[in-house]
This record gives sequence, C-alpha cells and structure tokens, in this order.
Amino acid sequence: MSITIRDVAQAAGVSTATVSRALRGLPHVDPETRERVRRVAQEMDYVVSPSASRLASGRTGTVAVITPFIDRWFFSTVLSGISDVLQGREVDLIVFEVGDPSTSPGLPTERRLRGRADGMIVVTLPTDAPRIADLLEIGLPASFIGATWPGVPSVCIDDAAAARTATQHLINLGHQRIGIIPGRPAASTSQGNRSKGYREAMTGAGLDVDPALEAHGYFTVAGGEAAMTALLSQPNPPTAVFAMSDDMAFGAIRSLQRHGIRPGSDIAIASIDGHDLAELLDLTTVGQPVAEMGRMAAEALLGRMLGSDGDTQQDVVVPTTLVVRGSTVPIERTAAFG
Amino acid sequence: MSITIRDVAQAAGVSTATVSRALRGLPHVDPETRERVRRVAQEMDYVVSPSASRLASGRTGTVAVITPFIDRWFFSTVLSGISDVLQGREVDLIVFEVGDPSTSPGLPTERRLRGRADGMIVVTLPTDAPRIADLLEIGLPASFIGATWPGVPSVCIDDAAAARTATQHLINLGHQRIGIIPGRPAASTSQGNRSKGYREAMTGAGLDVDPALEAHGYFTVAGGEAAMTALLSQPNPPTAVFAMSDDMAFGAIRSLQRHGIRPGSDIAIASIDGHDLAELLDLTTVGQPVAEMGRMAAEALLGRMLGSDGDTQQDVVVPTTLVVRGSTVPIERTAAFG
DNA sequence: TTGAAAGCGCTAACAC
DNA sequence: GTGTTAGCGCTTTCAA
Repeated sequence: MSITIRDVAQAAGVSTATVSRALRGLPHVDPETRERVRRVAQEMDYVVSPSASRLASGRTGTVAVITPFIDRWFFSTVLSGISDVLQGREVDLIVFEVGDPSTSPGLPTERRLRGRADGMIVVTLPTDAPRIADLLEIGLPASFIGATWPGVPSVCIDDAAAARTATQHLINLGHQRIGIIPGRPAASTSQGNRSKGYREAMTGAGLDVDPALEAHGYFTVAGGEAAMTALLSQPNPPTAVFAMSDDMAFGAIRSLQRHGIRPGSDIAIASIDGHDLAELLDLTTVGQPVAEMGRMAAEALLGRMLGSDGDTQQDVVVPTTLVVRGSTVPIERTAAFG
Repeated sequence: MSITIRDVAQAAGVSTATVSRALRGLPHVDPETRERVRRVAQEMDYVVSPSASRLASGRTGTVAVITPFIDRWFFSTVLSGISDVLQGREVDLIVFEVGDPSTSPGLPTERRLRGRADGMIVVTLPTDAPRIADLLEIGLPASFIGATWPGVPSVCIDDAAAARTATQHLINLGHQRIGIIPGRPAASTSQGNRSKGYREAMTGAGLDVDPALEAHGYFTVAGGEAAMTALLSQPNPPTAVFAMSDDMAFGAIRSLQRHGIRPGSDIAIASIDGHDLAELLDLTTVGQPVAEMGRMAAEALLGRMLGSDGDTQQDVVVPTTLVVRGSTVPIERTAAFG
C-alpha cells in the first residue's frame, strides 16, 4: 500500500541499507548519494515505518509520562513542558494517567509500558512506593518530577525551604497563630518536607505548632475550602494560613468569602505553586517553575537515553520565588479576629 | 533478552500461531488450550512486543490527539476525558501539541503521524484549514472536538446558542450596552458562531451592536484583561460584557478589580466554558461538558476504528448549561456607570 | 482446532 | 562507501 524503503532504494539506485543510513544521517555515506536519496525519498513522500524501525532497532523513539492527573494545573503544565522538548527532538510522547494513588486501584501500567517507550517520566506519584517499584523494575531510564527516589534522577523544588519561606513570610507579617492546610493525611516525601519547613519556621520564631490548626485539603479547591471552613470553626481560629498548594488556597479563599472574611485584610493566606490564576485571586504564593521542571526532566531523560551517562546530575533542585500579593498584608492592617 | 511468543509456545507445547490466537481471544481455540496458554504466558510474565505486533498486523492500537495546547483548562480537560476512555480500552494515547495555529509555524505533524496511530482526535484547531486538510489527507479515521469539518464526525456545543444564552441573560437583566470580548480577529467557525449568537440576541431585543464595544481577548487571561481595559476606556463603556471564554472573563474581572469596579454590582460579566475556577470567581458562565466531550469523541473514534461504521452519528451537539453567579445581577441593583 | 511458513519494513553486522 | 543478508517478534493465510 504505502511506500517502503525498497521503493526508495530502487528509485535511487542503491540498496535499502544505504537508504537507511542516508536518511538517518549515519556516517560513511557519500554526500552526493545521501543527497540523491534524500531527494528521491522526499519526492516519493516516503516516511519510515515506525513499527518496522522499532522492531528492527529495539528503540521506540518515545517517552512515556506517568502522571496521576492530566487536568490539573500542575500536571498539565509539567506535561506541556515535557511535550515542548520532546516535540523538538521528534520524540513521541505517550501519556498514562494513573489517577490518585490513594484511591485508584493501581492499574498494571508496568505491563503496558514494556516495549512502548525508551524512557519514562514519573510525575509526583507520592505515597505509592509499591507502584513506583514496579515501574522501575522494567528497567527503563526514568526521571522523576516532584519526588525523589534512590538512584533515579529527579527535578524538584526544596519543599522544606518553600514552606519555610511561606511560613516565615506570614511570621514576618506579625502573625502568631498560623494554621496549615496539607494535602493528604498519608504524607509523601514532598508533603512531609513542607510540613517540616512549616514547623521549622514556627519553632524558629518561638511559635506554637497547634495541631488544632491543621486541616487537610486533599490538593483540591473543594478540599481547601472544607479545610479552611474547619479551621474557622475552631474556638480560636488562626490569623494566617499556609496552604500546601494554590488550589487549596483558592478553596480557602472561597471559604473566607463565604464567611464574609476578606483574605489579606482579615486572614492572611500563603501557599506554594505559582498557579496561573494566583495573580487573579491576589494570592501570595511561593512559585515553582513548573513547565521548566518538565523541560528539565525531559532533557535529562533524553540525555541518558542517548547514553551520555556521565554528566547527568542526579537530583536537580530548582529555585522557587515568593510572590507577595494581597492575600498577605502586615498584621497592623489585619483586623483582629475571633 | 526478553520473553517472546516462541518461548511461550514452546513452554505450552503449541505453535506460536496458537499462542497468538489464544492470547488475543480469537475464536477457534480449544478452551482448554487457551487456558493453558494463558497460564503459561502469565507465569512467564510474557508481554507481547508492540512493535512486532504492529508491524505484522498493521495496527498500532494507539490514538493520536492533536491539540494546540496542553496546559490550558479546556484542552487538559478534554485530554483527560479522552485518556479516560482510551485507558479503559488499553489503547495508547500519543499527544501532539501543535501550538496556536496563528503563531506557530505549523509543523509537519502529518508526517510524524503516519504509522503511529490508527486514528486521531483533533481538538479545536481553528483558522487553520490548510493544516487540517494535510492531517486528513493521511486517511486516518478522525474525530473533531470543538470544530466541524465536512465528512468528519465531531463533538461540539451549539456555539451560537451558547452565546445567545449568555447575551440574552445579560439582556434579561436589563442591560442595553453589552460589550463583547471575542478571541482572535481571524474567526474560527466556533468563534464566528458565538459572534452570531451575540448579534442575534442583541438585534432580537432591538439593541444596537456597537462596534466600539468589541475588544479581542485572544483566549487568555492577560488578553481578556487588556480587552476589558480597552472597553472601559470607551467614552461610553458597556454596562455588561460577554466574553467568549472563561479565561478572558477572568482577565476582564481582573481589569475591573484594578479599576475599582465590582463585577456584578457595577458591570455584569458572562462567558462560555464552565471553568473549574469560575465558581471561585463568582463568574456567570455557559458551561460545556468538556471532559465528556473528550470521552465522546474518543468513544466515537474507537467505534469507527473497530469498523462498526453504521451507527456513527456524524456531528454530535452536546448541551450547555447557563450557571448564574454573582458576576451578573439585575440592573436594578447595578450602579450606573460612566 | 492447530501448525507451517511467509511475510510486515526496517536495521545492523558483515563482507566487499 | 555500499551491498547482502539475517533477523527483530509477531500475525495471518493456507493446509492439514
């Protein structure tokens, strides 16, 4: 049906091997021959059959991304960064959306991965050690984003530092009762580190870490709203809250709105992410370079897939930036509450 | 290196042909044989080589999604819906992020597609007829989302009706000077229809369509903000604005905030999308079932890929729902402006 | 119901 | 620098 390498070989008056070499830019081909082959191939509108090429070479020229979600800001942004570099290198991108590890059954992604990709990028699959171990077992080069794993290169922020920055910012503003909205009860490394950063900042300032001032937000807007509502119903509510993600902070803001409390003026809120819409909601947040993290992970993976193993840094920590907005104002201007 | 069909055949005491048939659930296999083959395969942890299978059968078992963006709400949500059904059918998903057709060079996605997928889903590539024609030329079954094309099944909303609904809602509230924020000057079919719906509602109510009350928002938050700002600087600004997407409406709200104008109370805003965060921003919007649209397109495509061609509806129009929120309040409660 | 065998279209030794 | 050739691991007639 469609044009094969043999047709091209015939038309160019060379062997299929030469066509293969010429078209792939391999050495030991006469420049003139190469040019002729290229021209003929183009004229015939020849495209290599990926299946055949893959079968013969053992390489797929594709990278698999394993991510819990596609449709959330952090993940789609990471994905876009990854796609950006893969596209530039003509590498295919296949996506496995595996869902929330704590609720989804943990499908056998591992079986579905074999022979389909030359490498994989795993995006923050926290609390799911067994699945990750399974994935790594198939022996593909891997790159992690937002999580670390022994022996696997990764791109992360310094979660503890980011949390410390956010919390310290609230402390500097004069707050003393600072609540916290973590994601899920079962802590991932990343979440654990953010907790740690929060506590460090608190105790470093001689402040109490009141367990009553903690409410889980499950990394969603709705969860953040519920969490904030819970915090507000405390006998002695916080005057400031650190949320571990922007989405949860959004929810918290919504809760405040519902209660007629003005974020910033009445209760300060700071979080981590740098979500597109944080500016719109006037949310103070510690921004992470999410798309860039995707790009870096892809770049690193590609590097290792091509074998140049030496210069690969194991764990990259990218910088974050505190962006101060209206959701955090000095305590002098903050109305007493409760 | 890894286990092949021959190993399994040998271990099960049958031919490779039988293993192939047994494992794929083809008929004409003794139930007992099938069971034995299955067991052996499982014990050996055998996984079919996709490349070999693809080369031999000519089918890839993968669907390609061609989308301008990954990291924007509409697109990531569609993608997630698609992924949802593909994952369930064990079909691979490969993604091509082609960028904004009006600015990106229009890469030869078409060459990169051949032999890599059995079908494709094209997500709202407006104003880009040449590229689409190229894509369709390779003869893969296709499914469109958010755009229609002669002969290609699609899933869309009724754009004109959605725009009419939003505009009529503003009219019903008592507004007469109603501005509009479209996306890009070069209209896609979808955008054209939304314009049409807006004009129909306006003229139907005997209202003027003032060209001065139109400012493009380029489907982004920043663009929407600029557009609203432009509208506000009119000698006689609108009292209500219809934005063609939630993102642009978000930007418009931001502009209002910056100008000390309260959305809803001072100027009404309505748009189309049903963005996750619309509730948070108290935005009235005509919601489209985005993830569901992705699911439907995938389902339809899969159906056609499996050959059951008859029952495929060509163009599906999914319903939208007006969700009224604080950004639109009756004119009685709207302060005069300007 | 099962097996033998001919490819699928390419790559990679190895010869020349 | 180029050609020959033997696979890569499966699917799919065609016979049995």
